[in-house]
Amino acid sequence: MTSTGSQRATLHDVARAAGVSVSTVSKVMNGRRDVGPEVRQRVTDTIDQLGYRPNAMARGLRTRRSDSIALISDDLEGIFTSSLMRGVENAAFRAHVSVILCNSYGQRSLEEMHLKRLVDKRVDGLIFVSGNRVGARAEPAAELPEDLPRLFLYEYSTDPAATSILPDDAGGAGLAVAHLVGSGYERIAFLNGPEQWEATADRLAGFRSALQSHGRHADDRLIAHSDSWSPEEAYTITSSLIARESFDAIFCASDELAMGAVAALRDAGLDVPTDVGVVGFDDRAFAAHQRPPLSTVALPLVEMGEMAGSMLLNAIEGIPLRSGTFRVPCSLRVRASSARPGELP
Amino acid sequence: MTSTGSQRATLHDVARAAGVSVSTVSKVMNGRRDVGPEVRQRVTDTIDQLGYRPNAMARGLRTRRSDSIALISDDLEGIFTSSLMRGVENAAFRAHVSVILCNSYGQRSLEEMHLKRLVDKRVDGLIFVSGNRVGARAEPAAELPEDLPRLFLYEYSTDPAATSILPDDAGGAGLAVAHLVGSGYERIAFLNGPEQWEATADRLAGFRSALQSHGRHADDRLIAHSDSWSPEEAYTITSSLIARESFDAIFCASDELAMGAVAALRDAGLDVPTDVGVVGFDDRAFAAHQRPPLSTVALPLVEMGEMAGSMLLNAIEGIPLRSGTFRVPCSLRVRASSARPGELP
DNA sequence: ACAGGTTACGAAATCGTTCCCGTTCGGGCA
DNA sequence: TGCCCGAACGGGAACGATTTCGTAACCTGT
Repeated sequence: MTSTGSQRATLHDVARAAGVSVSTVSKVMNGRRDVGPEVRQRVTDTIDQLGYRPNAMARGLRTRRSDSIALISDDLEGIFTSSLMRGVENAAFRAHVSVILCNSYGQRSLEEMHLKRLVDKRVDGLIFVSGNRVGARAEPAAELPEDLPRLFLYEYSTDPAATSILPDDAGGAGLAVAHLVGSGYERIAFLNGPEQWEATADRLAGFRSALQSHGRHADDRLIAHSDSWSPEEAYTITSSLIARESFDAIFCASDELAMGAVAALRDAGLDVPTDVGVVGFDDRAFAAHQRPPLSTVALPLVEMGEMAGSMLLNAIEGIPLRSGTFRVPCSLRVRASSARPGELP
Repeated sequence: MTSTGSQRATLHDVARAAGVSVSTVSKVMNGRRDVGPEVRQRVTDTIDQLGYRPNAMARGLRTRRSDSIALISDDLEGIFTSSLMRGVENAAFRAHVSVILCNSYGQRSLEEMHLKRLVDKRVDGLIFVSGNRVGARAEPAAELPEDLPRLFLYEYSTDPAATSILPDDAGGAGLAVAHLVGSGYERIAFLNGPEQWEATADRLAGFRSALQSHGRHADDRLIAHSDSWSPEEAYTITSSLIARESFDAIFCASDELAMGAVAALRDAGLDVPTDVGVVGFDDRAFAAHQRPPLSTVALPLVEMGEMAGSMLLNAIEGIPLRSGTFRVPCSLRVRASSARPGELP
């Protein structure tokens, strides 16, 4: 039952009502062994009789902890941001920590204002998330307390002392190659994305090494790259690739590129997946609704967020944050675009 | 310059360093008129000499305010959620208030746990956001302090005392109709969405009344509705509509439906926009990249979020929250799919 | 010179916890 | 019996701000 009074009950109120001291109630609340069973019972009874709930600000003032972390995003509306956020929120929720959301629009000045306020609020940790924005970043800002744990989520940092969490792009490309090889495709082309994205180099490397580990050599003539992520450019490039080379599968560094590639193949009279198998990357929402439904490498966004959250929370508990980049494995979503008929069991 | 000490400076430190009392420093920080110019100067000097920043928890303990609001979402990854969030964050940032993010997954129990913690944290207000989820909701939960301001963002509430913010769906439909009529289209069809969505009734009503206000009558045979938002179903329905009726424009209650409609028209040998003009709804990211680029009614998501934020913040400042539903006007994005050749100036 | 009114500043209570100690009490043990 | 020790509980000082109120000092007009 809730309290009858208009004001919320405090520790003092509970103490008086239970006929004990404030310290004792506090001990009960924090589960200390320092209090006898019958007193403990009486206190817990009056606690939920008065509907007592601790005041987090008073507690935080004393303990110098706010039980909250901040998520600072360059772009709240970025396509990957919300899933990353969900992961972080999950981890934080489990640990009874709340997440403060900040949008910096990629502007240093806004970020600094946010950081100032966050420090004032005594947040226990910081996560910087960009969601694969192009371009690295240096240390976020000065003025941050030395011991305030922080890490980078889907964001490349030049600082070797920083901790950052990234998808295993190379491994993801490997999954795609393994799948295509296993499905019986012989000559696999690769349509990569713009070079200024950090991920593209990794995906290319993963593509190459996976081919080699399957006993094939990567034919450079089958490797193309687009200067943008647009399906239109992918269409153009794929069309000329079709005219120039022969291949029976194409792995694209994004689902958008794959869309363009599929369109080009269709317009060239080639059937997907019978003539050419196609695998994309990212597992965007539309991938499943393409025709044919697009096989793709799914980014472990929620897992990355959860990992970031729990690593940060561990750091807050005292386990030091290991620096370096942590790669979270991607997974493969096999759909019709890479399902060669007759290859199914 | 920042402080040399390892610990952050407190009000007390500043007071001692400036040779004044704690109260005086506090007054300077809060811009009270109660302090003389030369003392004020000395205090401000030592403040930024020591790099003093107020402790938000101590302040909040005293003032009973946390300068933070909570955003409780049913679905963080919902297609509209991130833009709504951005709007809220904008408004909050301007007011020096931070936003706590909560994901309830639409589960009552999780929501209640969040609310408990938020009340403990003494958040100053609550925004419940669903992003056009189907189905209304009653009062969020008991146990919330009476005077804690709250409102519903893109969420329908059955409670007449509640405050909710919604897009002006009817008006948006009106914009589409006015545009199509103004572009010279004669017989305008309407492809509506599933009936259990609250918005669909409004969009239909807006469609009807707009037609009437342009001196046309809504032909019921030209009004169809799909049981899902899928382009596939839209394709089917549009195809049969083409076979059954004649029309030279079709307004669709979502961009996905419009995608299906465009595909059906094309497969029927009809050109968009020459033979049939198409206008969608929502202004999803892909709308601009369709061929032809899709005209659509844009939802005022960021504005809705900003409105929610500033209304809530006003409520926190004491201006009472007016109950009822507030409709934020949509806007029209005219693109090629509704540009009849020869109608341009 | 004196009543009355500003102005500028400080003392101290308060917000609601946590946590370090101190005290009391009862029992085990030589 | 005397001594020591652990268990159980309370006192009270922080934590770092805000805010009320008190009080000097100074002005102002007659």
